[in-house]
Amino acid sequence: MANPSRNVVPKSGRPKTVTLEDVAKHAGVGTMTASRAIKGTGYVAAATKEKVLRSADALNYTTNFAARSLATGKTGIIAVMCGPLNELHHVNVVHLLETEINKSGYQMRLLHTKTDLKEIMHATRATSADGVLAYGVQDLSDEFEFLNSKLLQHCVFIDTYEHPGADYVRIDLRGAVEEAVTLMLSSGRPRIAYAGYSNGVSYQEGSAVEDRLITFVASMQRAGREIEYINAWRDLPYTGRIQALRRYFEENGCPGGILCLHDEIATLIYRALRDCGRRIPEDTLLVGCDGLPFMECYDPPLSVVAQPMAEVCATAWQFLKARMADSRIPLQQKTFEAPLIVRESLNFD
DNA sequence: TCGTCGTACCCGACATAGTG
DNA sequence: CACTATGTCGGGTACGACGA
Repeated sequence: MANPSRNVVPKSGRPKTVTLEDVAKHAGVGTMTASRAIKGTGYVAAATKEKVLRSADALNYTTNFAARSLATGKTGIIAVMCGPLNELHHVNVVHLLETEINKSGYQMRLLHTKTDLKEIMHATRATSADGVLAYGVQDLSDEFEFLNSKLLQHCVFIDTYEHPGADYVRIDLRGAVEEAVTLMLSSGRPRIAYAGYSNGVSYQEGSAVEDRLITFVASMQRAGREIEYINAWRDLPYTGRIQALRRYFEENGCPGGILCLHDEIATLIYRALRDCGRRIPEDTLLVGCDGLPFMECYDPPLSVVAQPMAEVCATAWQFLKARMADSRIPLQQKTFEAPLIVRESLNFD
């Protein structure tokens, strides 16, 4: 009994596309044979395959991915979640992830940052993603286990925070931050400050994103030094941030060392310090975090705490691929120790 | 037995026909 | 008009038939 849907007159107004069935008819084979020939899977005689491919070429046939995803339940789409793209470290991670994802023949779909797992679930379902790579969506692990069973897509977290019940790739910057602070202390810098995007009290709450700050505070306290916190004014435009930082330095003087939450903050401070006539690194040693590629272009170069982000992103993608292939495999969790990179031309002896 | 190929049916969202 | 049932879209899978 033939499927009645097979002998359907196309709806008026809808453009007639070349389907697999058209190719099969043209080649004189069944649709399944045409499918196997085009996909290159299963048993198809070489001559038959050649015939099908010639027909597909003659009819200008391309696979309908919507139909394929309907049949397989796979879309070939990977959702990437990260923070706002007006922050460069997010752009860098998105670029690295997209490179990895595309190499494997998948497409990336970018989702806006959500801090609520339920929203991730809704968003990923709406985009029909096969899997999710979530960068810097800390504070979600508590609800993750509860919601994991309802999460249709597989998810790998990329974070500075551990997600105990989930696959994750963690970046541990604490050792590098401690080393950077030690470096600044040993070089005899009178004032050493931390620059971040909050009001300076978040470290007291053990905020995950600011583990750099927690480490900074601990290192400074051990050395008996005072904590100075500089707000980089996340909500202002770039010029406004630079002006605000310049005002801060004019009113309070410039610290001899500044550890920055991100490279982006380091560039803003670099500019504000230069405007104030400070030399870097002679007068102020600047330390950024992220290891963004463009930081190498600064002259004189900044001292940078570099995250091995390319390797982190590649590992996260490998984890997700393994999870998509077999959801029953044990949890995949890896921590990367970020090294402190000191530019060769830095000389503060 | 193995290589090759075909039929029936499925997937999910939306459109459309049928019924009260 | 509101609601329900069925059709539609295209490609993949399960299963089985066929011939050498």
